[in-house]
Formats: sequence, C-alpha cells, structure tokens
Amino acid sequence: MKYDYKKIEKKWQDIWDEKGTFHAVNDYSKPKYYALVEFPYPSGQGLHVGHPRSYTALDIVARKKRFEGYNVLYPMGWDAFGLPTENFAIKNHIHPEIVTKNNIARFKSQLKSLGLSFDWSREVNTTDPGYYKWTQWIFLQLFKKGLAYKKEMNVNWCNGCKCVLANEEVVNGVCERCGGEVVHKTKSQWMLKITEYAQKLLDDLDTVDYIERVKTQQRNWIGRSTGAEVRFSTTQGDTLTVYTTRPDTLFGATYMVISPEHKIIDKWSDVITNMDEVVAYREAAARKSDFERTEVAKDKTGVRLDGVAAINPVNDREIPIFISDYVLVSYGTGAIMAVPGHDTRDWEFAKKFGLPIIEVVKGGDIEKEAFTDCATGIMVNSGFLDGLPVEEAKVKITEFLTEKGIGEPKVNFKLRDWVFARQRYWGEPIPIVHCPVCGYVPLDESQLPLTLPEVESYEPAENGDSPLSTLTEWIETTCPKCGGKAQRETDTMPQWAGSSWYFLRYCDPHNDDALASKEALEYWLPVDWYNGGMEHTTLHLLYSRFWHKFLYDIGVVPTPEPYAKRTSHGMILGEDGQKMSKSRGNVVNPDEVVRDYGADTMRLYEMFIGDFEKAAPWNTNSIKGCKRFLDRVWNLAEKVTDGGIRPQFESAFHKTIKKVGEDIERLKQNTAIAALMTLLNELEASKSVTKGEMKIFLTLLNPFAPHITEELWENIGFEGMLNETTWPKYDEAKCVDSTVEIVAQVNGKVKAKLNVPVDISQDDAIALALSDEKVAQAVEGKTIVKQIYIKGRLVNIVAK
RNA sequence: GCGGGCGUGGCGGAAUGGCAGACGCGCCGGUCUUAGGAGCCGGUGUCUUCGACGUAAGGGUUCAAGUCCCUUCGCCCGCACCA
Repeated sequence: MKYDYKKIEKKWQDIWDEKGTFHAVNDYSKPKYYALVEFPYPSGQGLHVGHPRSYTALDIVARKKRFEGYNVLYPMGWDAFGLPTENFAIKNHIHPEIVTKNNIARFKSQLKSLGLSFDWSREVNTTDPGYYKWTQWIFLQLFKKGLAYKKEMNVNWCNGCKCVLANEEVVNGVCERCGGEVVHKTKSQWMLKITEYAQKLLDDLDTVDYIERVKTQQRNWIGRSTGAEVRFSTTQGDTLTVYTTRPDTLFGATYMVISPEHKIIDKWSDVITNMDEVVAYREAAARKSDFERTEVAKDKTGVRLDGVAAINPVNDREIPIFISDYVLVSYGTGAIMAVPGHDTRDWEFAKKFGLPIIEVVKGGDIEKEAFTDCATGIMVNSGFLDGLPVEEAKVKITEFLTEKGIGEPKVNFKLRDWVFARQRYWGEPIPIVHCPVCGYVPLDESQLPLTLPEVESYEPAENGDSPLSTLTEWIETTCPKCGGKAQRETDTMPQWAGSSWYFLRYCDPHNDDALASKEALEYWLPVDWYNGGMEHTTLHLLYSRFWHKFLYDIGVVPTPEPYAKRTSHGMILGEDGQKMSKSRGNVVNPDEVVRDYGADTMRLYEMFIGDFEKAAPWNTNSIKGCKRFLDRVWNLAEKVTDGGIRPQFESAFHKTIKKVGEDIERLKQNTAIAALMTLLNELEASKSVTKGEMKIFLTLLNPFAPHITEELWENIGFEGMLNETTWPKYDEAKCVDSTVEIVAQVNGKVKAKLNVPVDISQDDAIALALSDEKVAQAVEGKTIVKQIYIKGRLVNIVAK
C-alpha cells in the first residue's frame, strides 16, 4: 500500500471533527491544561507559513498533555476588527462584516487542513456582538472605576488613515498600518489609565514564568525610575517643575529646557521678546514625530526664551530657559534641568549654544565629553554636597529640597496611558452617551451590546471624526441618567480591546449572562502556556495583563495574572533570508505545501526548520527530508511483526521516550524529531520492527504527525484510536548503556577512545587511560600534575 | 543614541564548561534500471599524509571554552533623545 497522505489526512480530520475528539470537557474534577496561541487577524492574504509554527508547537504540547490524562483546552478564534479589513471594505465597497466572514472561512479551512487539535466548538470572534458585548462591558467597568477618562491631549495623527494612533502603534515615525506620515495634533480622546497598574505590572513579572527577554522588554517598557521633582522659580514668578533622576547634580544645572508644547510658553507670550522665533520652532516641532525628533538627535536644535529666566534654587543663579524638541511633553513634567557636565544630550546642546558646563562629580574630563558613568563618583562644586559620594548626595539633596518645600522624591514611569479611541468604523462602539447636562454617561449594562449601525460609507469624516459621526439617527439618543436629549460617542475602540480578554471567553464562550462563568474561570485559569510573537510583548501582552489585573481587582477573574508561562517563536523568513512579503515575492503559500507534501510533512518541517525561538529561512528543498522520513515510517510499518521491544532496542526506546517528552516541554521540537529520525535509522538497519516497538514509535510521533500515525495504528490493528492511548513511560535506569565510550586526553587533547563499564571507578579509568599506547607516549618524560575523571565523559591527564 | 538578541561546514541547525558539527538538506561515489530528478548502500569541516588547524576577530579565566569574562567588528529585532 502507498502512503496516500491526501486520503489519510482528510479521513482523520473528518473523524476527529465528527467525534469532537479534541473538545475540552466541562468536567471540572479532571486535571486541566490550558494551552494558548495568539488568535490571528484574519487578513485577506490568508494563512502565512509563519502562523503554523506557533500553532503546531503548542498543538504538539496539547496532544502530549491529552496523552498524559489532562483535560486540555486548546482553542482558536479571530481577532477580526481592524484597519486592513476596513480599508479593503472602503476600496471594494463590500461591508467589513462580509470581508471578515470570507477571510475567516478561508483561514479556518486552512487551519483545519493542518490537523491542528483546536476545540472548534469554542471558537470566538471579536466582531461578534455576542462577544463585543463583553468587551463593552469591561470598558464600562473601567469607566465606573475611573480608569477610563477623556483627555484633551497631544496625539499621534495619521494623515493617511485620518485617525489617531496609540504611541505604541507608531513605528519608525510612520503609521504602523498605512505607512502614512504621523504628526502631532490635539484631540479629545478616551484614555485608559494603564499607568495606575504600572507598579503591579512590573512587580508581578516576578511571579510568572515568562522567557527572560519578554520580562526584560516589559520592564524596560514600564521603565520605573526614582528621582525627584524640583520646582524652579522664574523671573516671572511662575514655577517650573522638572523631573530628574539626578537631583545630586543640581549645582551643575546651568540652563533649563522645556518641550516646545509646554503650556507656560503661552502664558509668557507677552514677555518673551523673540516670540516669532519660538512660534516658528514650535510649529516645526509639531510637524515632527517623536521618532524624527530622535533621529535628528545628533544635531541639537532649540530656541532660547528671551526675556525670561529660571533661578537655580540651590545657588540662586539665573539660568536661561530654552525650548527644544529633544524634551518631550509626554514624559516627566515636560521640562528638564540641564546638567551638561553629566548628561550627553545636555552636553551637546550646551556646546552648540555656548552654555557653561560645570563639573559636579569628579572623575571625568568634561572638556571632552559629558561624564555620565559617575555613579561611584564624589561631588565637587556643589556647596553642602561637596565630598559626598553620589548616592549619599542624592539622599541629602532630596531631603534638602523637601525641607525647603521646593521638591520631593518622585517615582516615574515611562509607561503612558493608553489612547483608547479610534475615529473608525470597524471597531467596538464605545458605550457612552454625551449629555449636555450630566456629561459622559455610561450606557446601562442591559443595553449591551451596543451594535455597530449600518453605514453607507466607511470613510472617516473630513474632520477626522469617525464614520459613525455622520449617522444622525444613531447618534441622537436620550441620556440614561436624566432622560434628556443626548448624543452617542462616535469613536470606536482600538483593535487591542477585543484581544485583551479573549482567553477568558474561551473558558465559557456561549455564556450570555457573564463574560464567562465563575466556575469555568476558576477551573481553567490561569492559561498554563501562552505562545506568541515578540512583537506583541509590549502591546497586546501588557494590555491584556492590565485588563486581567483590573478584572481581578473587581472580582471577575480568580487570578492576578492571566498567563502562567509565556514563550515566543522566531519569524519564518523567505528563502532569501528576508522577511516574507508580497513586494519581495518570497511568500510561501501553506496550501501548496499541504497539497504537494501533506499536512504531516508540513507540520514536521515547521518544527524541524530550526530553533523555535529564532528566525529561520524557509527552504523548500529541506521539506523533502521530512517527507522521506514519513515515507520510511510508512514502509517500515508494513514490515511489522509480532513481539515486544527487542532487547537490543530497549535502551534506545527508553532514551527516545525521555528525549522526545523533554524536548516537547522545552520547545525543542527540532531535536525531538531528530531523535525520532535516529531511532528510525536504527530500526531500519535491523530490517524489521515489532508491534511493541511500532506502538511506542507511533505514539511518540503522533503529536508531530497525527494523521499518518492514526492510520498506521489502525492498519496494524492496535486497539482503539491512537489519540486515546497514553504517553509511554521510560525507566531512567534503562536509559543508560552498560558500557560507554570515554575519551582519554593529555593536556586537553584527545589521544584515545576507551570502551569502559559505565560505573568504572576513577582510579581504574585513569589507569586504563595511562595504559593506552598513545597516552603513554604523550606523557612520557613528563610529570603528571593532575588527573581528572568525568564520569561517562573523559579522563584528562595534565602533564608537564 | 538607548534597550534586547545573534554570529558554528556549501545550507538549516546539534552540543548540562567535558570527543565541535547530532539530525536533515545539498553534493560526490556505488547499486538497481531501457531510463533516473524514485529507492537503497557508502562518503562528505579545512589543510598535503603521520598529524595539525578549526565555532566572527583579539585577549582572559580554566585541567578543559562554541558555551564564562573583557575588547572589537558585523548582523537582526524593538524604541518614546525618558532627563
């Protein structure tokens, strides 16, 4: 019989579907395992070969856990709101709902063709009103707790999309989605106070098992720093507050820089004598994105505010005030005290504008460059701080500032609040009513979901408002509080909203009374293993942790953290080693791979391609190796004879069971497959295989190649379905051979190889090594100074 | 500029501080064949052999370094000049 993968794969996929083989059961007495992969955005391009890398890896984990007796939840769904769909809808005059439906249908059939063991009965879709009802519900809870608020603020405005972007969505100074220019604009926006959770988000990283680089990246993003706020008085009598992490260097502050957007500039417009210049600079800065401001970092620009000055509170010296775009209004207080002696940017600025540079920490050469690496230095030119080490000076100056009432210690975070509004159609409507009398009033929960109304056009309004703003009938409503005339909010939520809690919905996806039942959440949470891309580390992953923590605080979810473990996969690149993209023409279509080689080969190759955590280039040639492997498994299975594991294969099987099991848990599927290949090579060399051997081999291979193994299981006549069996056990004692080859080294150079009993004593091993001709030759005439024996590895004779 | 990674055969990659190159691709040779771009068997880091040299380059720690430390170079990812 031939290995007809097309027939076999269809057959088993249908059987699994019919039987609901991979449905998680609601039997809360069983041990559970919740494996999660990031649900995809169903784009018009269809599935990318990168998607199955993550899905297959955790599919393997899920299948192994089922073998081990766990009640496994491995769900899938669709993160379907978003701009590409909306843009496609605008361009082609098709309703985004239709576009979404079509894209999902395609994605789903592609995923199904890979034989992934998702529980499709729990499929969720963020654009389904039954789903976003609860997204809106969570927003209302945030609003009621004061964590959602509206703020007139400087926002990133995309000229292309005509909409506001979260800072996090601006990539390289252009819109992440359309690539359009991003400028600053003032707009009243719904915001979420993620900053309120900054400390918790930081602290609780210590309680979760995330790979280290994810933790590091989140910590740096949250960016906690300790320092002080210092209030400088000015010649105008106003106070200018700065935040600094180096209050110890206050005596070295020779000027001040405020961001071009700083409000005090308007207040001083009458006294600033060069206001024309200031206004011009301000306008230029507004046109620049934060990224551009950083790009021109080397060439510092700025304008001195003539006619005003600040006063350094420690020595009463008047110091000039500048505006410069290297100071951002969004961090700290939007104003800094410049210490050119000990800060590189300030030093460059001071050099350019001919400002005084004072050394306040000994040790560097401030004529040549700023002395920044001075944490262990001693203070100079600093009055009462002179002679103190930097750390002590920090404490003393902070005490001084606090006593005098001109400053105090301050913890600062880089993390900023989340801009939670989009002037777009294809998103969850924000369930808020604007009442001229009562202000912003939340919709009553019984009114949810507030569904998206039908519109003619999805184009944002000319002024940048949402397409919903043109629907007078929909907008006009009554105030839930006073009953008077009021208007609906026309902005929608960002795409991140629906993905911030989807893993909760999987626990109980059809519940109409709650986002999920208490029992289901108690049982399934936390997610045991969550895998996703590094690109979501600071956006989605942080947002969803924030929402989860909030829901925990209001008693909706039972755990403070959503995910117990987080890993991250590397990207799959094109054959040319570049990122796959339409324009480069290096995109590989997974459908073709499945067609030409089968899903099992595809899965195997996705896992064998390289180190899971690193990027790996696709290579169509290499797929053949995985196909050959399965062909050989098929051929060997046809030769199967009765009997258990033959003695000469006993240790090989025990070792392979151990290795494959451990490697799956370590996310090292590539070496697990290599171990199975090695075992197959050994079996093939013996020209035969027994039923007992094949049973274990098929079980170990099943998570990787589920279709062919089920088929062979049935062909050989093993009882039941393969997926109902249990994971084989290994005996540690049988993983060890009775004899082992060790090397004999002289001064670290290999001189001989010795076959020795595995438990040979150190003395015997050394004696045996020394009796070897080559070893004896190498040590001849020398004095042996040291002898090292590493069990099962080597003997090293150190001779001089 | 800041933060996080990564540099190993022709290629993808293996390697608890302990024989560098497992496994696979490709390539070379053989076999079978009317044929081979199928299958099977053997070989395959570099150098001229005994042997020596080899994990981006240089230095260090160690009996022993791809692995740990320092310096340099190159590449990738993220970014908000974060005061």
